[in-house]
Amino acid sequence: MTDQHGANTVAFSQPVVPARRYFTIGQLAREFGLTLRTLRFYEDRGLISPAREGSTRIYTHRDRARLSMIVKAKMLGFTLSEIKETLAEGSPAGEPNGLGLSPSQIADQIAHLEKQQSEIATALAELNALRMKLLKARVV
Amino acid sequence: MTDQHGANTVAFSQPVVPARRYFTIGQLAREFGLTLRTLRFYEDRGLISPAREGSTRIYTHRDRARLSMIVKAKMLGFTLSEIKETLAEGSPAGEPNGLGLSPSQIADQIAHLEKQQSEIATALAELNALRMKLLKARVV
DNA sequence: TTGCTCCTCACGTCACGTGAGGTGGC
DNA sequence: TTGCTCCTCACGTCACGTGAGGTGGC
Repeated sequence: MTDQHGANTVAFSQPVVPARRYFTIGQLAREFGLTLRTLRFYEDRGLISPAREGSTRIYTHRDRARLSMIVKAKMLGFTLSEIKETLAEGSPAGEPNGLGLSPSQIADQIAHLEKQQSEIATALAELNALRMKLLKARVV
Repeated sequence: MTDQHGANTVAFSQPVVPARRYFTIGQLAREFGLTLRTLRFYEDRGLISPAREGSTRIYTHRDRARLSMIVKAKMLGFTLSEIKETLAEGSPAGEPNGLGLSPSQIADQIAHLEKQQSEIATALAELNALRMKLLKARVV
């Protein structure tokens, strides 16, 4: 993960370029653990709109920040259309508040996930009971 | 849930027909809380193959039993293709053992559901934290 | 004639996966 | 020439939802 070249040899050699002005699709895909197809799909769905250099996509730091919020919202279980709406309304100037989620959206999502959670818990209980039964049958 | 007609008036009137020899797609759909589309879809996927009377589907008690197993397996989180394979191998003569699940299938499914469970738990924890933050911000 | 149940296409949804076929620069 | 990254279609997957248009019997 560290620079393959000597770290201190060329300090201050390129102060013109802060860190990295733009990102390619491959760079962002690697960073966020997504596929190129996923990045292109999000663009098709209107979630990100990177600039173009010819036909090649060019992502800015703003695009990267947007993508970061998309990934976080996905981990919270929101759908892409919900995320799109949330990004459209909230964070007009980039709120420091994680995402631009409203209290009702959060409450709805909690209820939704809790329902899933209980369904999974029921299934797990039955599967464990079934496993026990098979183990006993095997022994006897 | 009880018979709308007098229960004792016509006892033994039709001993030839046990209860109901066949079922229509609508009857099974209502009984299992599925749509007609779902029943037809399962047939298209090769999970059930009801007989036909003209173009109308006719389900036997065996079809109904199969459907019951499909519904149970779905509740346990198995996919339709997994269910299809399980039904193809196991229960050749209708085992009393719930479904024809092998110990490894059960173990895999438990692992799968536990992974989902932990992802949901993580998401719920973050959402609750976020909700708390918003509530405090509202008060202050 | 209206109402109910049943039928067959067949496109839409969700979030991508997976080739196919082609380009540009080291 | 090979290898890597990037691109645009476009069909496939999963489990159905949702009309459209038509039939049969009370």
